[in-house]
Amino acid sequence: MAVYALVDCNNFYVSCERAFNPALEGKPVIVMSNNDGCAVARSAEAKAIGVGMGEPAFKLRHLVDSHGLIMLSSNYALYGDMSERVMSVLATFSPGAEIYSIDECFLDLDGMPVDNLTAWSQQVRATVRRWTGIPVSVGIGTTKTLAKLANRLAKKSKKANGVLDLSRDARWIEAALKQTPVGDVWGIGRQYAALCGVNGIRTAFDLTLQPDGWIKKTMGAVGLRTVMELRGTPVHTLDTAPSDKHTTCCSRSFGASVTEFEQVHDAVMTFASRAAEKIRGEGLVSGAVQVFAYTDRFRPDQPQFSLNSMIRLSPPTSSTPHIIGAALKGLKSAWRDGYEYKKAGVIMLDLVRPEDIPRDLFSPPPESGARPTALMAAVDGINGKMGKGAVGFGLVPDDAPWKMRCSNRTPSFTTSWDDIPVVKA
DNA sequence: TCTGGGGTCCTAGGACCC
DNA sequence: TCTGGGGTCCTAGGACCC
Repeated sequence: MAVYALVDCNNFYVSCERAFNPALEGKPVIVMSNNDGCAVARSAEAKAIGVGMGEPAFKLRHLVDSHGLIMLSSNYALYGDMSERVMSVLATFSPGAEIYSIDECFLDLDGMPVDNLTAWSQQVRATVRRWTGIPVSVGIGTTKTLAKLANRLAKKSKKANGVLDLSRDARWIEAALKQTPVGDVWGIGRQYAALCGVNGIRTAFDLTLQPDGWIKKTMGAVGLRTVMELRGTPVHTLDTAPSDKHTTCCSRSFGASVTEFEQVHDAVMTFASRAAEKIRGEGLVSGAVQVFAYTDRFRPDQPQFSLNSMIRLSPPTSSTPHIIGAALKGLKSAWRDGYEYKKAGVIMLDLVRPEDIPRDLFSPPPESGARPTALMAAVDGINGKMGKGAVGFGLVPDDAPWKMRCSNRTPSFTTSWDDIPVVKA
């Protein structure tokens, strides 16, 4: 029988910040999205004073004075590094581990020589906490969806103390399903939750009682798989070797909206350059680049416009100048004056390993464009040694108006020599 | 003044072919 | 009079996830 654990870090970004700044313990703390736009992680104390997930930062400023809310800019270098540490600890507990997101990991517990999974899970929690400083919760179930559901309840219940094992007792599973609002099920988002509500389906348990035909019709094949998993039939297996990405994207909202072509041009050039670095880092080449830019959707009083353009890359490449050239060509062809642009981005499509490029009689040999050139290798090498942006193509001024706002970022404690904390005697 | 970024999968519909 | 149908490929859009 399949048994899965889902280990999920509590309030992960806030917990990372607390690991290096214990003064944040016990206080309402949030971490904001890029551009300091909205709350993406909240401490328990912040949730308690009513801070919602995704709530815009400007609506929260008053809580700084009234409740001592601490609002931090996001520090992805720190979170990425802390995530690797947590995952490497978890890997010591089970040979089968799937890193599902920056703060979640599925473990395969099938055939583990453990008779008390709750006690074992408490040991996992204690070890991760001691070795990394990050608090985690553990949910266990016979399907991934049930493990997710167990994890959510493990976090909510004081009695559970961070661990809930739903793998043994059918009555517990039923009780858990009845306690879970249908919208909190993994795979049931806003739209499907609303559809369920209209049809009188309130809990996960209600959902398991619906006929397959109705589920398939209203929530598609994906929805049906979710319900099968809720009923205890495993559909999703552990994926320990994630396959290569098919697309990758580099996009940002601008710190301030811009109207001039030159500004959007510079932003697109920067994003294209980063996107190229990213795919080289994963050993991939791209067969097409898509560029987009659009106006501020939160300003209905302003004229709205969205531009979008795709340029094929033949042969597929990861070379920065080729990719920048294509992205700018796309931007030029779709550009329209007279709008306040608020966001732009570059998407790399049709990613493949160079050796897997489909070839025909007329394809040039792969060496001529598919592999990173010596120049690209040198650029990446220098940036690896000297720091990001030491050398590059089309570098733009730091004070460009479209650049991100980020007023309250903590140091990169674990990934930058200059930022390593110093212990004072 | 101020609302994130990066992914996946599925489905419907159109173009095209025989 | 009678006006096919099945397959494939591609794209756009919509749902979901963290």
